[in-house]
Amino acid sequence: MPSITRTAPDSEGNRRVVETAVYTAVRTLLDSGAKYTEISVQKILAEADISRSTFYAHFRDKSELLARMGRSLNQRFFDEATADAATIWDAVESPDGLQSITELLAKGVARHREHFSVLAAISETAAYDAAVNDFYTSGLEAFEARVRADLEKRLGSALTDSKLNARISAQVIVWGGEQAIAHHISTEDESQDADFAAELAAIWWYGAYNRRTESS
Amino acid sequence: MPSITRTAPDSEGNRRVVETAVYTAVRTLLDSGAKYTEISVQKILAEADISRSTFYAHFRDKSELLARMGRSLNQRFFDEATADAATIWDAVESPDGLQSITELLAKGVARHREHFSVLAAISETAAYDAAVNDFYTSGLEAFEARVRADLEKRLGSALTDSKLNARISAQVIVWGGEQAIAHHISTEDESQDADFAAELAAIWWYGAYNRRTESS
DNA sequence: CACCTACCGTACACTCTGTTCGACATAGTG
DNA sequence: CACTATGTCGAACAGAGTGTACGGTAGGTG
Repeated sequence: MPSITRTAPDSEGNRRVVETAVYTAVRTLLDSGAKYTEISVQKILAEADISRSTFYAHFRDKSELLARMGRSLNQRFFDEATADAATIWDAVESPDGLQSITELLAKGVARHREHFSVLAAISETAAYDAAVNDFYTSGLEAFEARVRADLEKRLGSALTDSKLNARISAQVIVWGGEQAIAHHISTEDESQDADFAAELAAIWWYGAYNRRTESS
Repeated sequence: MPSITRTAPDSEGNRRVVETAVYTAVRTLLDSGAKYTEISVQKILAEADISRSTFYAHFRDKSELLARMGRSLNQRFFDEATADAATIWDAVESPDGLQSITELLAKGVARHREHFSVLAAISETAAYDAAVNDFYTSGLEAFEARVRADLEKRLGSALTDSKLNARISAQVIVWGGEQAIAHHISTEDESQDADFAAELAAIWWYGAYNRRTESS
């Protein structure tokens, strides 16, 4: 038999054992203050206490590892977040959507803070790695579509400035908001979260969702 | 004489020759689509056609190179931008500051687009490199201070929602705005710049500078 | 017991980094 | 013109990290 680079583990169960060990190892390293870029595969191996060959049997490289980590995180974070969005966000057409958005952002910030080290690693790596960027981008694009749809609804009902450009506004809100949240968490204390959520919500609300121009 | 690691060039003139060669080499490589992280020192040497030892006589490493490149760019970009800000921004207390901000952003976006590859490299590298991050951060913090001061002025004159938190708003505006601009440029055509500037300006204006709450 | 699955450990080829140092080219000075 | 200082070149090297290859081994299963 020709030497086929060694097969990857196939049995559902055993797969999880190694991979979660790697995930927690990376989390530990990230939480200890290292940037993902600086963390070598060697350090991950040492921390997870597995061998080099085992690692490469499971992950193609460090990028795929991070992307997979992100995906596994999203299944109980992003999905959870979109669940919130579905319930709360719908109140967006109600008169005080501002409070809805504030609550939504407060939850979002809390979750973001909880997993901050991993999310920061993803955003950091997405800047130069195509695989991670694809993953990162697709997540935000989903939000963008949602925001845009809501803005268009409000435009249709004349609930905001008729000159508002829903597509561009949605981009500003989502991509700028993401960065604003990340920066807030990395520089401010948790005690500021409520104020931050309220302030960001107000900017979104009065700046786009419910924009009242001088003339109106 | 003991071998002191080889002195760095001292004469003003000759210094510039090598360094600008390196700068243009990096710019060429960035413009050709490569991410700064992926660009090895070797490639820079080849592109600039200088030797390894010469490079390290001028720059400590790739990070310092990028930070220096950024600084040299700022002397005729950031400074220029803050000059605009000084003249136009002051109109912020006038009734239609919205138009002032729109113009300011339009110029900012244009400049950002012109030097996009380098600015993207800086933001990309700042995410994991301390030296570049210091540089990147200090630039944005200057803007943040400016925005915050303006917001506080408007608060004092009761020109916006009395409940607005100037500190947090300034952070959202500057850090979120930076990301929004970067994302816009990397995904949208130049023809969209005017609409984008208007939309971002509107969000800033109605969301913070001139926020009108329901009750007022 | 024989077999298979999945991990271990070592070894290896390769790439990149940052340093060192002798050689050389050039320009200014006495 | 000879001397000297300056700055670049080129080659060599140690060290770190990456991804691959493959033989060996423990444990569960039929």
